[in-house]
Amino acid sequence: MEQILPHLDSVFSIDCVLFGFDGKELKILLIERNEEPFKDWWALPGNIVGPDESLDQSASRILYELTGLRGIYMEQYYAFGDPGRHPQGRVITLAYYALIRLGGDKELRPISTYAKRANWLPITDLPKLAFDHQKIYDKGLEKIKRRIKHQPIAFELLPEKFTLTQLQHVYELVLGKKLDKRNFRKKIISFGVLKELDEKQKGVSYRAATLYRFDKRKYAKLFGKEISF
Amino acid sequence: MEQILPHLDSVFSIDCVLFGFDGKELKILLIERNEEPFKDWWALPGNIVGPDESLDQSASRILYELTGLRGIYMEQYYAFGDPGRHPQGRVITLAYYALIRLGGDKELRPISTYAKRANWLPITDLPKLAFDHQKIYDKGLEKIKRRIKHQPIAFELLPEKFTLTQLQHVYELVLGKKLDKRNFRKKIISFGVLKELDEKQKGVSYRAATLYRFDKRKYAKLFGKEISF
DNA sequence: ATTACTTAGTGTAAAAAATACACACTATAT
DNA sequence: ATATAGTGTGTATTTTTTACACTAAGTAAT
Repeated sequence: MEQILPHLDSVFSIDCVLFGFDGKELKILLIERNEEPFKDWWALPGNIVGPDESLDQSASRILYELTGLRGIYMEQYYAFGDPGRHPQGRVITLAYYALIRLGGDKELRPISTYAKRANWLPITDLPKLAFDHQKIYDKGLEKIKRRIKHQPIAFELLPEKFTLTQLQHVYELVLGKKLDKRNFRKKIISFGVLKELDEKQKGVSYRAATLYRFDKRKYAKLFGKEISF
Repeated sequence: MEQILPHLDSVFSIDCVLFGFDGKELKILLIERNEEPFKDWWALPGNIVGPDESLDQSASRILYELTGLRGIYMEQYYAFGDPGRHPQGRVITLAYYALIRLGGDKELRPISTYAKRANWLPITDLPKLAFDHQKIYDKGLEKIKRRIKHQPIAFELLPEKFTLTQLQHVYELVLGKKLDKRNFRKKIISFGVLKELDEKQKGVSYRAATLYRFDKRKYAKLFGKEISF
């Protein structure tokens, strides 16, 4: 976010790559700018860090203002601060990513004046982005690719109850490659962090799959033992 | 680094955890502060980011001012910005780590006024640190622990020519645990990024070990294929 | 020159993990 | 009843990881 430029020596902002999964595609939330520079371009949502906010709080606020969502998994991953990255002066920005399950309809609230609109766009077909936001996005994707191999973050993109096929789908989208079904199931179940439910998937026109839930307690017990994909 | 506090809304600084290896111990460079707050406390070296510097440049400059060294491997790893982290106002700091082979004598130059002196202290016996620098250090150590498993950063801590025992020693110090000699050698050699030299270690009062060198070309060819410890 | 000392350097067997691979089952829709 | 679409399962092979102990080589002291 780069709209406000008070005359300070440097400005410190946060930009967010919000990854969303709707059951089919991996998307990110972009806003269409209504102000110069880069008017009418798509950009990552962001904002200036407030004087009494922590960095994490600031990121959560930005997310909340755009989507109305709270309690979302977010993580800081890199600071971008090249002197030339903003045409109007020095802006250092700290990038966060967030992982969001789409499909509820509470997402996307009225948004602030510097943006015309906000949209979830599939990562397979992104427009040109303002500023150095392409670089910021690239690094964000790289980060979650790495992290999903070692930390149980895939579940953040899924509803509380999900099927193994859905889970595999998330891994495939993030990693950008197909996985073997049997081996995937064997491995993910061997981690021992999934609870199989007595419930089946509903509303499908074929054999319904068993639902699972991520078991935070079991995961906590592993105590640092890392998952490894 | 937290000494200068012009009256801006927020100050953006860089703090560095400089890891050094002298062949025996893993150490970090700390400075003893000569100014309030935290006068006489040990702190991580740092400084304010200049208006026309990139972040990486700024980190390199700080390193250079303290040690006279250039061309050192440094990497940004986390931003700390809690509103309360600095008693005199808002200071957001970006942490870098660096990996340095000690033992040359060019290290440690005359240092700036806010510090009485600078010293390499073993990480096994660190004093209390100023500000939230313990937290910054902890996170830095965690980062290099993780990174040394996947990237060839251990070589940055060693002279150009080194023995396998020395290399193993670095891994053991960073990871904080003993490794099996035969398995270590098997694995590290199987990566195919070491070049065995015709030269032997000198000046030891026992059988001299073969020297190796990290082969950047071979590593470049692996092209993303990751090492895995 | 013998001996004591210290670190270098090496192989194998067993266990565990990763991979490749194909078909029968079940629910729904027509 | 039949077609359809996705669910769910096992095994054999290869690769990787682990555990483990002795001989070789050089230096220093006598």
